[in-house]
Formats: sequence, C-alpha cells, structure tokens
Amino acid sequence: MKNLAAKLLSAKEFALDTETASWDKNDKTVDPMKAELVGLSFSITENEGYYVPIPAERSEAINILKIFEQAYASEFILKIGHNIKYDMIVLSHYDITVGGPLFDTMIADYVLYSERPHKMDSLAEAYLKYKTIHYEDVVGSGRQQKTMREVSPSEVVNYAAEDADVTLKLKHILEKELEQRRLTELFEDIEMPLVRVLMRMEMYGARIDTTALKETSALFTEKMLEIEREIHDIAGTELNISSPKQIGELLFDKLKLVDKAKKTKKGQYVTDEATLQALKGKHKVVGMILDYRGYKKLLSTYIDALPLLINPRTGHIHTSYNQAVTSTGRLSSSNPNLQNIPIRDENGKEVRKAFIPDEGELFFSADYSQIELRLMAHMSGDKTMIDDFNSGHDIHQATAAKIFKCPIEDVTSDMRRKTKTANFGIIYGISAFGLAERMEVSRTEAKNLIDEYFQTYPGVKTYMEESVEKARKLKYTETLFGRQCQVNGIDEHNAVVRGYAERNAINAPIQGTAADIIKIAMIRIDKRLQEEGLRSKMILQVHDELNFSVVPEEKDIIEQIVRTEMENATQLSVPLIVDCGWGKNWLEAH
DNA sequence: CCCAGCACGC
DNA sequence: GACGTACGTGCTGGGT
Repeated sequence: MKNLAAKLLSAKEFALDTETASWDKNDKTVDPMKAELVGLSFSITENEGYYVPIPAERSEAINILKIFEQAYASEFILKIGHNIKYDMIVLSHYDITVGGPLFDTMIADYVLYSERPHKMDSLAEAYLKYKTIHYEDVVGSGRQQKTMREVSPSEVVNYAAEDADVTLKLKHILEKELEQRRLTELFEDIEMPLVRVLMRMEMYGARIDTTALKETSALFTEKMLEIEREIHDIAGTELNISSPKQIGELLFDKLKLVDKAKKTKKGQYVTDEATLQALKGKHKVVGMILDYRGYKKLLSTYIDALPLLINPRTGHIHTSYNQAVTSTGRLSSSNPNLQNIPIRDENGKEVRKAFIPDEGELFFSADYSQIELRLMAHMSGDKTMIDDFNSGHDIHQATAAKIFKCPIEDVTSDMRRKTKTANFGIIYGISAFGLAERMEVSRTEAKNLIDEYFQTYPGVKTYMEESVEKARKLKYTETLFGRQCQVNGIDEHNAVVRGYAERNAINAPIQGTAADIIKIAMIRIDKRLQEEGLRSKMILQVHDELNFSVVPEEKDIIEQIVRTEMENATQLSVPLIVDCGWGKNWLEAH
C-alpha cells in the first residue's frame, strides 16, 4: 500500500473511485452522507487498476486512509472521477480532503451531451466500445441484493479496479472532445470549481423546525380527514380521493357536472387543478376535492416527509444537487428536492417557515430580479427593452405603458398582470393561443397584445427568429458562456414536435445563461467565504436564488459579498439586480 | 415495477 | 379539427 501511495504521489493525475455500503439497510438510494467506505480504487496508467479494501472497524479504516491522505490532498495532482462529489463527501467522513484540480467524467459528458444520461457503463460502451462489469453483477439485484460490505473483496476487486481504469480512459477521450467543441473553459472554469461548492452546501445541509412541522401536521391531518368524511358523505361511497380516476367518475359519471368532459390520452377524465377550478361553482364537492388535495400534497411531500430525512449525525437535511441532469445547464435537487418548497399557497407557507438557520444565526436570502427577462434584453440587444431596464422602472409596468400606449402612472394592475404573463410567455416562446389561455382573454386580444409587444420590442422578435434559425442550422443552442444544448426535432414536418423544438431554441439559451451566471456567483461567493475565514454558510440554491445561514456578526459583510458577487458575476448591457432579505426563517427572508 | 396523473418550484 | 410556455422531482394509484 505504501508503494501504491508513493506511485500516486508522483503521478500528475490519477482516477479514483470508492466502493461504499449504506449503513441504513432501508436506504435504496446511495446517500454519501450515510455511506460507509468499503474500498478505494485507483488508476494511474491505462489498463492498470488498484483496489484497496477498507475494513469496517473505523480506526483501522482511518489508519489505512492515512497512507493515501497526501496523495488525495495534493494541490498539484489532477483527480479524476465519475461523479467525484460523491467520493469526496464519503472520503471527508474519514478525514480525507481531495485537493487539487478535478476532472469529473460524468460532468464532462454532460457538458458535451446535456440531453442524455451519463452513467459510466453507457459511456464506456459509447466511447470505449467496452462492456463494463455492472454494479448488479457484483451485489445482485432485487430481493437478494447484498451491500458491497457483504461481498468479499476478491469478488469486488475486478469491478472496482475496472471502474477506476475506465474513468481514466474516459477522461483521456473526453478532454480532447471538450477541446474540439470549445467547451474546456466552461468545464474547467465553471463546472469543476462548482463541484466543491456544491459539496460544501450538501454537507452542511439545512435546519428544519420539526416542532413546528409536527404541529402543522396534526392540524392539517385533522382538516384533511374532516374533508375526507364530508366527501365520502356526498359521494355516498368511501372512494379514494387521491385517485384521479375515481374523482373523475364521481364528477362526470355520477354527478354529471359537465356534458363533454375533457379526457386524457388514456381515456380517463381530466381532474387537474385548472379543470376543477372551472367547475367550482357547479358543486360544493369540487372545492372540497381541491382542498383535500392541497393538504394531502403538503403532508405527504413535505410536512410528514422532511422530518424523516434529518441526518442523525448532523441534525440537518441534506439534499443532493445534481450537476448533470437538466438539458439547459440548471442544477436539480433531489432526496429531498429542496428546489420546490411551497411559497405561494397560504398553507404551503408553513413548510417554508420551517426552514431555519443554525442556532443563534439568521436566514439570508438573495435572488436575481427578473434575470431571464434581463437576459432577453441583453441577448436580443433590443434598445427599448434595454432602456426600460436601465430606467429602473418596474419592467412589467414599463412594458404595459408601451403596449397599452398610456403614461406609466396610468398602468392598471390588470394591464400589468397581462403584461407580466406576456413577458413570461416571451421567454418560453409562447403562442397566441397559449397566451390567451394564460391571460384569460380572447384569442384576438392576445394576438393584438403580442403584435403590440413586438412593435414595442422589435429586437426581441428578431432575436427569437434568429434563435430558431441558428438552432436549425447548428442543431444546438448556445449560452453566453458557450454552453450548448442539443435541439431535437427542429426540422420535423409535424408542427407539434417542431413547435416544441422551436420554443426550446428560444428558451434554452436564456435559461442556460441564467444558470451559468448563478454558478459563477456561487463559486465566487464560496471562495470569499473560505478566504475571508467567514463562518456563515451558503446552504441552498433555487435557480435564481441563494440562501445562507449567517452568524450575526457577519450580517453586513455577507450581504455585501453576496450582492456584489451576484450582481457582478458578468457584465451585461442591463444591470443585474439582486433582492436581499433577512429573517428568522426562509419565508421571512424571501 | 413502471407509467400516468397530479402538483410543487423557477 | 387538433394543438399549442421552458426546466425539474415526488407522491399516489393502478395496471402489469
């Protein structure tokens, strides 16, 4: 082992992998925050792989890891991994820091082909024409699946060493392809530095007020059961209100609330929120169903679920930020998803209220104001829209004044609401019909509004057309920072498929550029927190928003750092504005 | 075990 | 006449 450690230390790069077992037998998904190390693998030269079994006994494990500590920590050696954030988090629990530059093959493939999955097995087949030993080949599958700990090292070694070797081989191919596609800068300057930022955010986690959630749970459960009883009375049967099928049959077969009810592809009645809202006046049960669903959703997805996810070691909830999922460049969050915590609905606000800072600290929230619309102004170069943003007026109000041809102070709230919907629609590449639906106006009025919109901002119209044209030519879109997103179906004769592709061609560069910008801001904020020895923590990212747990003494400096780094992440022809808020929980701060 | 339907966020 | 806003994740029911 000492020989191997010495070899690693004298290498300029090596691939690493870890084999782990969950210490929670009920865990299906492998959670690095709850993983026990079973073995280490390395590859320094292609076709050579090493596997070091790690004993279950912790002090013995730590002794072995000490041998490799220097190699892992080296600031000079490039560390190559497939989803390396996972390995870095696991290793950190054994006092190992992975230092130096990183090359993540999963993220490299994501930067090259964001729309496809990036599992190592499929990359090995695609790039190396090589069929790897699969995870299930080692531990089995289904009922009799074992943990990696339960499989003897002699049965793990080939699989584990192969993974490190394959990772190394993939790196050598991927780095060339990144270079050819001019994606190296995006990869090295944004995606790789972001890995450590996300690692710190995940490991720190978020604190939850479980007492408050328990009280809310009792209250909402009681209300939900009461509604359930009433609905059963009305229906005359104990139907399952959570079953859209049974609800559809109640509303449209039994109660016949409407003659020609809309049906899904599968021939089932549509009973979604929009449909039920329209039927609310027809029968009191409709509103009750909506209320039941509201409580049920909050309880099952958030209120009763989140407390179970508190890590006993840290007392916090640890999401997993996935850096290689969305086609546009955004992050996603899972196990649990902390990017879809309720905010609009009154009852839902109770959930957001339960996200609290550490003991004695403050919750700080900073979000970009209108970042996507600002990017539309910048990227289209439309003079009027740029001026409207630079004037500092409320953008929806300023747009409304021009569309409705009235002084800005005469813009009514209804005019502003319609314009706001139009502005959203523009970013998503909406049609007149879709806009009419959203604004709840006639198609003619929607068409007029769009016409006025494009007369007001002719550069936006041109930009949208050029975006589609460019995507048709290249088959991909590009953000300001060079991130590419493949567009499928842009040449399709089928208008539905083509329309989908065209809307994508309009939205992806905007959404993707916003994602690039907040990633840059996160890297810079994290760097300053580290370098300036601050104790406050960045804990959550929600696409255009960053959240922090802040020690009171650092209140001023944190707000200053976060605002500065977010607003100056890049220079545009319009200002980037950040709204900041403080509070004792997420709801108050936002 | 997988898909459809629904609902939460930006 | 049909179809018509981007990007995600999670829960539940229901069919296999």
